[in-house]
Amino acid sequence: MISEVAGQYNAKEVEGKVRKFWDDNGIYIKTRTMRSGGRKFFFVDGPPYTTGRIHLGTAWNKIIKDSILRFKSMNDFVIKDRAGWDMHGLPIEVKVEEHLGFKSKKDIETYGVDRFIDKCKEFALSQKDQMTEQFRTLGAWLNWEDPYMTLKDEYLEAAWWTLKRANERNLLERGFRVVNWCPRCETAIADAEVEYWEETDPSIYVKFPVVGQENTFMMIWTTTPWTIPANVGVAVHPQFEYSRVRAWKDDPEKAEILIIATPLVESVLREGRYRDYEILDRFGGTELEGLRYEHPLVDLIPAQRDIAHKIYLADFVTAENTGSVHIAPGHGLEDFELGVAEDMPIFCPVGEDGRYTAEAGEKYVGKYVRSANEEVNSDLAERGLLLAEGDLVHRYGHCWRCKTPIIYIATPQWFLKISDLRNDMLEEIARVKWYPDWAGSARFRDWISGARDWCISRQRYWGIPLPIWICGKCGEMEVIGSMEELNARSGTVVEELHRPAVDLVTLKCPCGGEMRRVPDVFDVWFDSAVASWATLNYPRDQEQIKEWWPADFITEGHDQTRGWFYSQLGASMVSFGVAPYKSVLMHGFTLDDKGKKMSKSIGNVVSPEEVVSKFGADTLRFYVLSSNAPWEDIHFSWEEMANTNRMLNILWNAYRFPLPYMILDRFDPTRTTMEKCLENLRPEDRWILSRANTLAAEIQAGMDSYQLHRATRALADFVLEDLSRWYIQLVRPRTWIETDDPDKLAAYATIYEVMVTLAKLLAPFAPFTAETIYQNLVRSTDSNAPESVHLCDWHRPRDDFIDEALEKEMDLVRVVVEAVSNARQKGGRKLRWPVSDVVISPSKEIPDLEDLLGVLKSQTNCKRVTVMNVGEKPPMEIAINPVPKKIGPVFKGEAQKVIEVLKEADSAMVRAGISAGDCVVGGYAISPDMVEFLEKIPENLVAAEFPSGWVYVDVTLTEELKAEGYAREIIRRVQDMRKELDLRVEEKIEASIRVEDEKVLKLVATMKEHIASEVRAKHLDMGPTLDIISWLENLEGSLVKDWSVEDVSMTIGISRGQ
RNA sequence: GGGCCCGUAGCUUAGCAUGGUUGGAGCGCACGGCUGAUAACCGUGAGGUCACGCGUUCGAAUCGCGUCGGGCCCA
Repeated sequence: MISEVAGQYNAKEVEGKVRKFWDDNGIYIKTRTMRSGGRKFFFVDGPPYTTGRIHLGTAWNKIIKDSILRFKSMNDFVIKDRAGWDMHGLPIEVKVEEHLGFKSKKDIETYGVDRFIDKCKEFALSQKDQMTEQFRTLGAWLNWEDPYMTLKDEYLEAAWWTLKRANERNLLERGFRVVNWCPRCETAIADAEVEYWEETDPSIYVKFPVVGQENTFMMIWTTTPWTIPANVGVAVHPQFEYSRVRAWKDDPEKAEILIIATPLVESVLREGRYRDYEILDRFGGTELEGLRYEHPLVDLIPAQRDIAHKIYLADFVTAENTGSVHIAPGHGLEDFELGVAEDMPIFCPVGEDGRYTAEAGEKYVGKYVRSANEEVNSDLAERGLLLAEGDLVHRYGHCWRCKTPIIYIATPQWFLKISDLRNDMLEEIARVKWYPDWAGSARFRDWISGARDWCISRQRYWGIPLPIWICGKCGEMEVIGSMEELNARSGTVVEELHRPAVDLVTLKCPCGGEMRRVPDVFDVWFDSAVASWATLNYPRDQEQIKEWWPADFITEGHDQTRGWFYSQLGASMVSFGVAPYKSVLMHGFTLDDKGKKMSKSIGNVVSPEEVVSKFGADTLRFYVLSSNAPWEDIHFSWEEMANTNRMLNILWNAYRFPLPYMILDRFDPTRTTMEKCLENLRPEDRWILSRANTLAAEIQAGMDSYQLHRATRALADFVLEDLSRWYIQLVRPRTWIETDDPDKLAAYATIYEVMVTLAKLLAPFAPFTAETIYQNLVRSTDSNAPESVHLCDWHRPRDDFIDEALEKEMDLVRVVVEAVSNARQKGGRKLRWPVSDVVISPSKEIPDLEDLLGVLKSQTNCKRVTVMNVGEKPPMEIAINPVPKKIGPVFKGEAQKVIEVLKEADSAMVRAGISAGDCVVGGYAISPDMVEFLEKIPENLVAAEFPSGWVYVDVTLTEELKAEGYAREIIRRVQDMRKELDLRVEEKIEASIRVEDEKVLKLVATMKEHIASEVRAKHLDMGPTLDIISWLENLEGSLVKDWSVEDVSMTIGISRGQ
């Protein structure tokens, strides 16, 4: 049996019950197993990093995924949906270090790498568990029982296998490169891990003495004085013009000769506070090539003595500062590239801890570079080589985890030669379907076009160890692809593949030497890069990949363009030579209501838990899905969240409204089926059925193009506009019919059909609410029905129910009803009071309203509706408007009188006279130009416009209409009192009504039976005195109230029938 | 500094690829109405430099260029 539902929508209660129902009955597993014969849909979850707390963006991400997967499942797809967790890397190391109070890598070594790794693992696993709970609260259905985890041995093997493939394909390379380096974490960090913000740094102009030209200097500028000790060259632009300038301060005799880009001469000299100057000569940058200079601190840094310092040409030089760039190939990316191309020595006298090494000379050794800036500056100044010194605020990179300013140093690292694959990648992504299109065709394309080799090594602990072993004797290298291979090759058995266990494994080199693993671990981005095959347990499991790979669909935020979309593509190109996904939906970010990014420091962060506790998961889900196109950023708004909640509440009210009547009438949907009621459907029933099926088609279309906002907005519109605002209003009187009327049953069957359909359409988006409705309406009446709405098939639009013409007609009815309501308001006639006539006067062709005249009449509360032909109007009154300008000159002094007379005259007669050419009014001969005739709407009519015409409402009250009006006023008040007494819908009452006004009493008396039946009164008495009520006063369960109805006072008394 | 995206009422937004009669909604506000969905529901009204500027065009929210603001990414 269907149960009655009391009270407003209570998300907490609904969701709690549903979650328990799902858990107790294993509904999720059933959805995934029941479709085993269906088409395959391989979804790869972009693994969130195990931070312990989800935020609104990750919530949105999983909600999108869940809605799509639920939809796909209902459409008979068998789905692969392992949830994923990204669990390695520096963020967790840093957290554990903080927890243990560590300051540097040495602390870790002292503590013990094995213990440290255990802590990291423990930490990651507990964070994962916490987050799983949070995602589950949202109703996100992924395979949480068996997620892929980047810290599992089988996962590590997927990464190992991939690297082995890279090596086989000659795409793995060891190289000395300049990398972003965190001197605290003592590791290379990826470009993506560099966070930029403003930092104040020194800004210095330095004079490099030119060899063999006395008192002549190359001018350079830098914000990193600490890199000067590593300087080996200067770059100038081949197309710029440079000047040799003779400049002096006080004494022209003590002038110096400086080489500066011509347009920058004045600004540089201003920096150096020179008083005057003369230009000696000008020349192109190419003429400077090869010019030699002396390192400014050569006396302090012995290693610099053996380096030949020269001028080089480079296109990256900009016309800023001095127009010449100081080149330290050990400390800059461009510097390094130029250095390699020009065969400069790659001099990097800075260690991994960010301190100068012995190569920097006795004075600097052991000093932390960023703190050495001042010392370098003063050393330059002492030698008279510091032209100017100041401060500059600019954006500088920092380690994303520990916030330490990064430095660039040249170190040996391992690289994947992605740049070799650039063109193949471009070809592959063109084959991928992108939503929106520009995510692939513009954004991702641009990114790949600039693809550089990928530095995959990190000098850390908590990560996938690089499976590279190198012979200490001959330098031979070997890449191991799996645990099994390692055991076989080494003759030992490793317990797990993490450090430090794997570090202890040595291999025998064919040369007889011992091979040891390189100490590095993988860049954590490499972990998730192999997710699409690691989630299938490849290479351990050789079967699944054949069945499923590549992924049918992935979706992540737009930051993943250069992140996971890219890393996966790169790894897949290396391994398989094709893209690992067929379609990608790029979604946006969740920003605050002003469009600013949510951040702890601004204090504008909204957490998913907060939203769920206020409004529930379904509201959050529906909100994030409907508020924007998925690829746009959400400007989070509490107001809109409340609005979405309101929509669900209205849906809830619409759902529960008919239940008491259905229960009362023992409505059984398995017996009174839709098909049996077809003949008794009213046009409005056919209309709502048509709308529901049109809606199903709209949602389908939205989902097919991943326009989740279109799907959900169509749903909300249907609920608010069609169902609540319209159909429920139309159907109400029918639920009040007492007998077993086929018309009532047709209404029940229709509501039932619509609500069940709606539950299915809602299931992917608001799964809890949909389930609740479904359980009550379907499962409680039909034990053969699928156990859960999520086990149902998607509702295919029924063509036999869709009637476009009828939908158009109803659209018209609704705008006409609106217009009538507008007219009533103008005419001061409220809806309870019937009107005799509504006239529709279209200004263009409109649909035939024949079918829906009944609806129109009931909703406008009128007795008769007349539809006129296009352009036709009800007869208008004609008003005369005298034209003084014409009357004056003819009648002079009598003009005023003529005007008066005309105003009083019968307009029809005047008009007849004018058209007959002989018009005399009050003795005055009136010519046609003296009067204008204006159309005037008759007093009894009120007009209002609708988009294709006008409606005219006759608001004249007759005795019959008044009687009906008063009757409705009384009925409404009695109903109000029934409610106050908390009577059940079907309970009978005794009622007495005292109406003092004799005239009104007479009118109302004519409606006595009607009133009695509407309020379910066994007896109804009416009269002018209080006697009629008094017997009720002391009766138990009675209520007596005074009312004023349109200024007529009444007393109404009711009591429970005996 | 570069690439991509976004900027429409107080708030959230439709319309923009195929330019064309007064730019639609919802929330909020004011007024009114309905009511056995009742702490719900409906109507009317006020509220818009379509971020700004220039251009293309008979005509621009819509197309182009530039500026400003926001987001992601890069330097």
